[in-house]
Amino acid sequence: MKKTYSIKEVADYFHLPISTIHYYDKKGLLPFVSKNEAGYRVFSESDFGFIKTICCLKNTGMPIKDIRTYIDLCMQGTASIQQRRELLQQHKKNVLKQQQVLHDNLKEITTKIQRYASEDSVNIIKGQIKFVQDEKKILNLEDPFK
Amino acid sequence: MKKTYSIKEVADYFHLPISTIHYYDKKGLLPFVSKNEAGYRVFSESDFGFIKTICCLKNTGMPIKDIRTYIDLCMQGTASIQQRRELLQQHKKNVLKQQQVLHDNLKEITTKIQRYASEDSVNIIKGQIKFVQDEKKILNLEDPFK
DNA sequence: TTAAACCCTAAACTATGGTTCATAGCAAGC
DNA sequence: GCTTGCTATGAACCATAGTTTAGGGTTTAA
Repeated sequence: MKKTYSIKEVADYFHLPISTIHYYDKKGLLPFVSKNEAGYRVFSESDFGFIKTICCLKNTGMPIKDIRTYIDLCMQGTASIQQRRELLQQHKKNVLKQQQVLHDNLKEITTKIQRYASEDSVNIIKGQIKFVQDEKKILNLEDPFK
Repeated sequence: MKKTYSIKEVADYFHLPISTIHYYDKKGLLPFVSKNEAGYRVFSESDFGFIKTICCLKNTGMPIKDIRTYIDLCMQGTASIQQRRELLQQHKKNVLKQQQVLHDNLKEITTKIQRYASEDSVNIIKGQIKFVQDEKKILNLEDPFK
């Protein structure tokens, strides 16, 4: 027997506050959700699929506006397949760029941590401070290390 | 001969608007930057190192407040090495989590793109739509595909 | 049958990370 | 000396993504 779900069940499942689901609905992200006679939202299994996609796009940094565009395309049926593909391909490029940025900057962070964790961290940092102080002195600028 | 740099030169170098540098300064991220008699900010080479770090933390999603904490620790000299390491180690965990999230969701996006790009995309999508429509019908809910 | 738990909307509010504007002081070239 | 361009500050403004509040219906279980 097919079941329906309340907003609370959906919220718990996706670890989203109910208020966020309200917000997404207001922003047009949930046009597929029905309401009962009392005006309560009624979610079906297939709605979970859509919402999972919404979370996927949100988790990869797509703005609400663009998610809405994608969902709107989905509701237009097969005619929008091409556009959906283009939208996701562009988004995939963005995600790959994000990965690159994270990767590159993670290296720097790791390097710094290693410096701080090294045996000789105090001397390394002292050296850095001295470098800054010498440079500032030569340029007649304030010593930022008081 | 050591050189100094104007805010515009720094902005161009880091691809940041001048207004953002003002904003960062106001938020306490640039305590190491001096000013000349006219009140103009004067940047030295070593300031570029600090700003590079700020960008690195910003690019990996660290909030301004936490970047400020880190910079403040840096200005305290060698006494704060332990705290700096802990702060960066925690941040590194966050970055790794972000990478995980991007990785997992990218897989889903790629799958969808492949579906849309497939020979048989129209039939696949038709099948999905039919599944939704059947389910909604059984549950006596509106058909979201008009 | 009534309290507790749940759901609704609209509107106001919040947080974050800036950007823009108004006003004005400095600097460089002609 | 004057215009153009760079810089400064403070305050107002903006976009994004929600969260909270107020006021009011609904459902359920004892």
